[in-house]
Amino acid sequence: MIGDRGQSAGGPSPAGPVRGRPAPSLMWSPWQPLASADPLTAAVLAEILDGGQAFRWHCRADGSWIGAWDSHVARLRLAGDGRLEWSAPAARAAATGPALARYWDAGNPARLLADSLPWRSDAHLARALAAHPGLRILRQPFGETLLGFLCSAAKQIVQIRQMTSLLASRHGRPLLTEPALLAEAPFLSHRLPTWEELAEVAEADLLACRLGFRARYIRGTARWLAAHPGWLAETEALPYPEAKARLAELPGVGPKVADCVLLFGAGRMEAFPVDVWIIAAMARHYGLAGWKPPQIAHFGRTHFGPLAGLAQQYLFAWERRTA
DNA sequence: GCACAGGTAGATT
DNA sequence: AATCTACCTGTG
Repeated sequence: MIGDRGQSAGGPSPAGPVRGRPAPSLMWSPWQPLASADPLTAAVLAEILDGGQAFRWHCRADGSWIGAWDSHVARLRLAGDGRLEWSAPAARAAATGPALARYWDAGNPARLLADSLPWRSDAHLARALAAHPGLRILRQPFGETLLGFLCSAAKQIVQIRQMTSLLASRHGRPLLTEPALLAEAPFLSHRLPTWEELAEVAEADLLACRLGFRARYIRGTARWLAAHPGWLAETEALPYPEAKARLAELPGVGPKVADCVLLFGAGRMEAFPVDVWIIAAMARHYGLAGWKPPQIAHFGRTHFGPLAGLAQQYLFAWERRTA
Protein backbone atom coordinates (compact mmCIF):
# COMPACT_ATOMS: atom_id res chain seq x y z
CA MET A 1 0.00 0.00 0.00
CA ILE A 2 1.03 3.52 -0.69
CA GLY A 3 1.06 6.20 1.91
CA ASP A 4 1.03 3.97 4.96
CA ARG A 5 4.48 4.93 6.14
CA GLY A 6 4.86 7.23 9.10
CA GLN A 7 5.61 10.83 8.23
CA SER A 8 6.01 12.35 11.68
CA ALA A 9 9.75 12.89 11.25
CA GLY A 10 9.16 14.79 8.04
CA GLY A 11 12.75 14.28 6.86
CA PRO A 12 14.71 11.57 5.19
CA SER A 13 17.04 10.79 8.06
CA PRO A 14 16.44 11.76 11.66
CA ALA A 15 19.83 10.36 12.63
CA GLY A 16 21.72 12.70 10.33
CA PRO A 17 25.00 12.07 8.52
CA VAL A 18 27.59 9.81 10.06
CA ARG A 19 31.22 10.91 9.70
CA GLY A 20 30.57 12.83 6.48
CA ARG A 21 28.80 10.01 4.69
CA PRO A 22 25.15 10.61 3.89
CA ALA A 23 22.89 8.45 5.99
CA PRO A 24 20.82 5.90 4.10
CA SER A 25 17.37 7.21 3.27
CA LEU A 26 14.41 5.69 5.02
CA MET A 27 12.23 6.42 2.03
CA TRP A 28 14.38 5.02 -0.77
CA SER A 29 15.65 1.50 -1.22
CA PRO A 30 19.46 1.18 -1.21
CA TRP A 31 21.20 1.77 -4.53
CA GLN A 32 21.86 -1.47 -6.35
CA PRO A 33 23.28 -2.38 -9.72
CA LEU A 34 20.90 -2.99 -12.61
CA ALA A 35 21.73 -6.54 -13.72
CA SER A 36 23.65 -6.86 -16.98
CA ALA A 37 23.32 -3.21 -17.89
CA ASP A 38 26.10 -1.88 -20.09
CA PRO A 39 28.57 0.67 -18.75
CA LEU A 40 27.44 4.16 -19.69
CA THR A 41 28.60 7.73 -19.72
CA ALA A 42 26.50 10.53 -18.31
CA ALA A 43 25.89 11.83 -21.82
CA VAL A 44 24.60 8.50 -23.11
CA LEU A 45 22.38 8.05 -20.06
CA ALA A 46 20.92 11.48 -20.75
CA GLU A 47 20.37 10.55 -24.37
CA ILE A 48 18.45 7.41 -23.33
CA LEU A 49 16.27 9.11 -20.72
CA ASP A 50 15.84 12.54 -22.25
CA GLY A 51 16.53 12.03 -25.95
CA GLY A 52 12.94 11.80 -27.07
CA GLN A 53 12.05 8.19 -26.26
CA ALA A 54 10.50 8.91 -22.87
CA PHE A 55 9.14 12.13 -21.44
CA ARG A 56 8.95 11.53 -17.69
CA TRP A 57 12.59 11.48 -16.55
CA HIS A 58 14.24 14.41 -14.79
CA CYS A 59 17.93 14.98 -14.11
CA ARG A 60 18.76 16.16 -10.62
CA ALA A 61 21.50 18.38 -9.29
CA ASP A 62 23.67 15.43 -8.24
CA GLY A 63 23.49 13.91 -11.71
CA SER A 64 21.03 11.17 -10.80
CA TRP A 65 17.72 10.81 -12.64
CA ILE A 66 14.22 10.26 -11.35
CA GLY A 67 11.31 9.12 -13.44
CA ALA A 68 8.14 7.10 -13.70
CA TRP A 69 6.31 4.64 -15.91
CA ASP A 70 3.06 2.81 -15.19
CA SER A 71 2.79 2.83 -11.40
CA HIS A 72 6.56 2.66 -10.93
CA VAL A 73 8.97 5.32 -9.75
CA ALA A 74 12.73 4.89 -9.83
CA ARG A 75 15.98 6.75 -9.46
CA LEU A 76 18.96 5.96 -11.68
CA ARG A 77 22.61 6.93 -11.37
CA LEU A 78 26.01 5.91 -12.64
CA ALA A 79 28.53 4.33 -10.31
CA GLY A 80 32.19 5.24 -10.64
CA ASP A 81 32.84 2.53 -13.21
CA GLY A 82 29.90 3.61 -15.36
CA ARG A 83 27.62 0.83 -14.17
CA LEU A 84 24.00 1.79 -13.79
CA GLU A 85 22.44 1.70 -10.33
CA TRP A 86 18.82 2.08 -9.32
CA SER A 87 16.76 2.79 -6.27
CA ALA A 88 13.02 2.99 -5.72
CA PRO A 89 10.62 4.12 -3.03
CA ALA A 90 11.37 1.59 -0.30
CA ALA A 91 7.81 0.34 0.04
CA ARG A 92 7.63 -0.62 -3.61
CA ALA A 93 11.20 -1.56 -4.49
CA ALA A 94 10.45 -5.28 -4.68
CA ALA A 95 8.03 -4.73 -7.55
CA THR A 96 10.06 -1.99 -9.24
CA GLY A 97 13.19 -4.13 -9.69
CA PRO A 98 11.72 -6.61 -12.19
CA ALA A 99 9.66 -3.88 -13.84
CA LEU A 100 12.78 -1.80 -14.37
CA ALA A 101 14.66 -4.74 -15.87
CA ARG A 102 11.89 -5.03 -18.44
CA TYR A 103 11.64 -1.28 -18.99
CA TRP A 104 15.39 -1.14 -19.56
CA ASP A 105 15.29 -4.27 -21.73
CA ALA A 106 18.22 -5.30 -19.57
CA GLY A 107 18.34 -8.82 -21.02
CA ASN A 108 19.69 -7.42 -24.29
CA PRO A 109 23.13 -5.87 -23.88
CA ALA A 110 23.35 -2.79 -26.11
CA ARG A 111 26.83 -3.79 -27.19
CA LEU A 112 25.60 -7.08 -28.64
CA LEU A 113 22.64 -5.47 -30.38
CA ALA A 114 24.78 -2.72 -31.85
CA ASP A 115 27.32 -5.24 -33.09
CA SER A 116 24.69 -6.84 -35.32
CA LEU A 117 24.12 -3.55 -37.15
CA PRO A 118 25.95 -3.15 -40.48
CA TRP A 119 28.60 -0.81 -39.09
CA ARG A 120 31.40 -2.70 -40.83
CA SER A 121 30.16 -1.48 -44.20
CA ASP A 122 28.80 1.87 -43.03
CA ALA A 123 31.38 4.35 -41.82
CA HIS A 124 28.87 6.91 -40.59
CA LEU A 125 26.95 4.34 -38.59
CA ALA A 126 30.24 3.09 -37.12
CA ARG A 127 31.04 6.63 -36.05
CA ALA A 128 27.59 7.12 -34.47
CA LEU A 129 27.87 3.81 -32.59
CA ALA A 130 31.31 4.69 -31.25
CA ALA A 131 30.06 8.08 -30.07
CA HIS A 132 27.24 6.63 -27.95
CA PRO A 133 28.34 3.34 -26.39
CA GLY A 134 25.52 1.71 -24.48
CA LEU A 135 22.71 3.66 -26.13
CA ARG A 136 19.56 1.58 -26.03
CA ILE A 137 15.88 1.47 -26.88
CA LEU A 138 13.60 1.47 -23.85
CA ARG A 139 10.68 -0.91 -23.59
CA GLN A 140 8.00 1.41 -22.31
CA PRO A 141 4.34 0.64 -21.60
CA PHE A 142 2.52 0.54 -24.91
CA GLY A 143 -0.41 2.79 -23.97
CA GLU A 144 1.78 5.43 -22.36
CA THR A 145 4.03 5.50 -25.38
CA LEU A 146 1.04 6.06 -27.62
CA LEU A 147 -0.05 8.97 -25.45
CA GLY A 148 3.39 10.56 -25.44
CA PHE A 149 3.79 10.44 -29.18
CA LEU A 150 0.27 11.65 -29.86
CA CYS A 151 1.49 14.76 -28.05
CA SER A 152 4.67 14.95 -30.10
CA ALA A 153 3.42 16.33 -33.41
CA ALA A 154 5.29 19.56 -34.20
CA LYS A 155 6.49 19.90 -30.62
CA GLN A 156 9.90 19.90 -29.01
CA ILE A 157 10.80 17.51 -26.24
CA VAL A 158 10.49 20.15 -23.51
CA GLN A 159 6.96 20.90 -24.55
CA ILE A 160 5.97 17.23 -24.81
CA ARG A 161 7.20 16.82 -21.25
CA GLN A 162 5.07 19.76 -20.19
CA MET A 163 1.96 18.34 -21.85
CA THR A 164 2.34 14.84 -20.38
CA SER A 165 3.11 16.31 -16.99
CA LEU A 166 -0.13 18.31 -17.04
CA LEU A 167 -2.09 15.28 -18.25
CA ALA A 168 -0.69 13.27 -15.36
CA SER A 169 -1.25 15.81 -12.61
CA ARG A 170 -4.78 16.65 -13.72
CA HIS A 171 -6.12 13.34 -14.96
CA GLY A 172 -3.91 10.54 -13.64
CA ARG A 173 -4.16 8.58 -10.41
CA PRO A 174 -1.89 9.55 -7.49
CA LEU A 175 1.58 8.08 -7.66
CA LEU A 176 3.93 9.59 -5.07
CA THR A 177 2.03 10.33 -1.89
CA GLU A 178 4.77 10.32 0.73
CA PRO A 179 5.50 14.02 1.43
CA ALA A 180 9.27 13.53 1.55
CA LEU A 181 9.28 11.85 -1.89
CA LEU A 182 6.79 14.31 -3.29
CA ALA A 183 9.03 17.15 -2.25
CA GLU A 184 11.86 15.60 -4.27
CA ALA A 185 9.78 15.03 -7.39
CA PRO A 186 6.56 17.05 -7.45
CA PHE A 187 6.24 16.33 -11.18
CA LEU A 188 5.70 12.65 -10.28
CA SER A 189 2.71 13.29 -8.04
CA HIS A 190 0.49 11.37 -10.45
CA ARG A 191 0.92 8.65 -13.03
CA LEU A 192 -0.13 9.19 -16.62
CA PRO A 193 -3.86 8.70 -17.19
CA THR A 194 -4.89 5.42 -18.74
CA TRP A 195 -6.81 5.46 -22.01
CA GLU A 196 -9.93 4.45 -20.08
CA GLU A 197 -9.50 7.50 -17.90
CA LEU A 198 -8.81 9.76 -20.86
CA ALA A 199 -12.03 8.65 -22.52
CA GLU A 200 -13.91 10.36 -19.70
CA VAL A 201 -12.06 13.68 -19.98
CA ALA A 202 -13.81 16.48 -21.86
CA GLU A 203 -11.97 17.96 -24.81
CA ALA A 204 -11.97 21.37 -23.11
CA ASP A 205 -10.03 19.87 -20.20
CA LEU A 206 -7.56 18.31 -22.61
CA LEU A 207 -7.12 21.67 -24.32
CA ALA A 208 -6.35 23.14 -20.91
CA CYS A 209 -3.35 20.78 -20.77
CA ARG A 210 -1.78 22.81 -23.60
CA LEU A 211 -2.38 20.05 -26.12
CA GLY A 212 -3.61 22.37 -28.85
CA PHE A 213 -4.87 20.53 -31.92
CA ARG A 214 -3.57 17.30 -30.41
CA ALA A 215 -6.44 17.39 -27.90
CA ARG A 216 -8.87 16.31 -30.61
CA TYR A 217 -6.58 13.41 -31.58
CA ILE A 218 -6.22 12.24 -27.99
CA ARG A 219 -9.91 12.55 -27.31
CA GLY A 220 -10.73 10.68 -30.53
CA THR A 221 -8.22 7.93 -29.82
CA ALA A 222 -9.46 7.56 -26.25
CA ARG A 223 -13.08 7.25 -27.34
CA TRP A 224 -12.15 4.78 -30.06
CA LEU A 225 -10.15 2.62 -27.67
CA ALA A 226 -12.98 2.74 -25.13
CA ALA A 227 -15.31 1.39 -27.78
CA HIS A 228 -12.88 -1.42 -28.67
CA PRO A 229 -11.75 -3.16 -25.48
CA GLY A 230 -8.64 -5.28 -25.91
CA TRP A 231 -7.75 -3.66 -29.23
CA LEU A 232 -4.57 -2.02 -27.94
CA ALA A 233 -3.21 -5.19 -26.35
CA GLU A 234 -4.01 -7.17 -29.52
CA THR A 235 -2.23 -4.56 -31.61
CA GLU A 236 0.87 -4.73 -29.44
CA ALA A 237 1.10 -8.47 -30.06
CA LEU A 238 0.76 -8.30 -33.86
CA PRO A 239 3.72 -8.55 -36.27
CA TYR A 240 5.22 -5.18 -37.17
CA PRO A 241 3.46 -4.44 -40.48
CA GLU A 242 0.00 -5.35 -39.17
CA ALA A 243 0.55 -3.51 -35.91
CA LYS A 244 1.64 -0.37 -37.74
CA ALA A 245 -1.37 -0.48 -40.06
CA ARG A 246 -3.72 -0.89 -37.12
CA LEU A 247 -2.20 1.96 -35.14
CA ALA A 248 -2.56 4.21 -38.17
CA GLU A 249 -6.34 3.75 -37.91
CA LEU A 250 -6.30 5.91 -34.79
CA PRO A 251 -6.84 9.65 -35.19
CA GLY A 252 -3.55 11.51 -34.93
CA VAL A 253 -1.46 8.43 -35.61
CA GLY A 254 0.43 8.49 -38.89
CA PRO A 255 3.52 6.58 -40.04
CA LYS A 256 5.97 8.43 -37.79
CA VAL A 257 3.98 8.21 -34.57
CA ALA A 258 3.11 4.55 -35.23
CA ASP A 259 6.79 3.71 -35.70
CA CYS A 260 7.77 5.52 -32.50
CA VAL A 261 5.08 3.71 -30.51
CA LEU A 262 6.16 0.33 -31.86
CA LEU A 263 9.86 1.02 -31.40
CA PHE A 264 9.81 2.61 -27.94
CA GLY A 265 6.67 0.94 -26.59
CA ALA A 266 6.70 -2.55 -28.07
CA GLY A 267 10.34 -3.39 -28.75
CA ARG A 268 9.81 -3.59 -32.52
CA MET A 269 13.35 -2.83 -33.60
CA GLU A 270 12.46 -2.98 -37.29
CA ALA A 271 10.37 0.18 -36.91
CA PHE A 272 12.26 3.12 -38.44
CA PRO A 273 10.65 6.43 -37.48
CA VAL A 274 11.38 9.16 -39.99
CA ASP A 275 11.30 12.64 -38.51
CA VAL A 276 12.96 15.87 -39.51
CA TRP A 277 16.24 14.87 -37.86
CA ILE A 278 16.43 11.57 -39.70
CA ILE A 279 15.48 13.23 -42.98
CA ALA A 280 18.42 15.59 -42.45
CA ALA A 281 20.75 12.77 -41.39
CA MET A 282 19.92 10.60 -44.39
CA ALA A 283 20.34 13.54 -46.75
CA ARG A 284 23.72 14.49 -45.29
CA HIS A 285 25.29 11.10 -44.77
CA TYR A 286 23.52 8.73 -47.17
CA GLY A 287 22.96 10.91 -50.21
CA LEU A 288 19.19 10.82 -49.87
CA ALA A 289 18.55 14.54 -50.35
CA GLY A 290 15.06 15.14 -51.66
CA TRP A 291 13.76 11.70 -50.67
CA LYS A 292 10.29 11.52 -49.18
CA PRO A 293 9.70 10.01 -45.70
CA PRO A 294 8.19 6.72 -47.00
CA GLN A 295 11.19 6.22 -49.30
CA ILE A 296 13.61 6.98 -46.48
CA ALA A 297 11.78 4.54 -44.19
CA HIS A 298 12.07 1.81 -46.81
CA PHE A 299 15.75 2.56 -47.35
CA GLY A 300 16.32 2.46 -43.60
CA ARG A 301 14.69 -0.89 -43.05
CA THR A 302 16.51 -2.53 -45.96
CA HIS A 303 19.89 -0.89 -45.35
CA PHE A 304 20.03 -1.29 -41.56
CA GLY A 305 18.11 -4.57 -41.27
CA PRO A 306 16.00 -6.02 -38.47
CA LEU A 307 17.39 -3.57 -35.90
CA ALA A 308 16.85 -0.51 -38.08
CA GLY A 309 15.15 1.29 -35.22
CA LEU A 310 18.26 0.95 -33.07
CA ALA A 311 20.38 2.34 -35.89
CA GLN A 312 17.91 5.20 -36.18
CA GLN A 313 18.46 6.03 -32.51
CA TYR A 314 22.22 6.26 -32.96
CA LEU A 315 21.87 8.40 -36.09
CA PHE A 316 19.37 10.59 -34.29
CA ALA A 317 21.70 11.08 -31.34
CA TRP A 318 24.59 11.91 -33.65
CA GLU A 319 22.55 14.41 -35.61
CA ARG A 320 21.26 16.21 -32.56
CA ARG A 321 24.71 16.38 -31.03
CA THR A 322 26.34 17.85 -34.10
CA ALA A 323 23.53 20.25 -34.97
C1' DG B 1 5.48 40.56 -35.29
C1' DC B 2 6.59 35.94 -37.40
C1' DA B 3 8.75 31.61 -38.42
C1' DC B 4 9.20 27.22 -36.68
C1' DA B 5 8.82 23.08 -33.89
C1' DG B 6 10.68 15.01 -33.46
C1' DG B 7 3.18 15.25 -37.90
C1' DT B 8 -1.40 14.30 -39.44
C1' DA B 9 -5.62 14.85 -42.05
C1' DG B 10 -8.18 16.76 -45.56
C1' DA B 11 -8.33 19.38 -49.67
C1' DT B 12 -6.34 20.34 -53.96
C1' DT B 13 -3.60 19.45 -57.99
C1' DA C 1 -0.90 9.24 -56.08
C1' DA C 2 1.83 13.29 -54.97
C1' DT C 3 1.88 17.97 -53.02
C1' DC C 4 0.06 21.79 -50.20
C1' DT C 5 -2.07 23.68 -45.76
C1' DA C 6 -4.34 24.34 -41.58
C1' DC C 7 -4.06 22.98 -37.07
C1' DC C 8 -2.76 25.03 -31.22
C1' DT C 9 0.70 27.15 -28.81
C1' DG C 10 5.16 28.15 -26.76
C1' DT C 11 9.67 29.78 -28.03
C1' DG C 12 13.32 32.43 -30.41
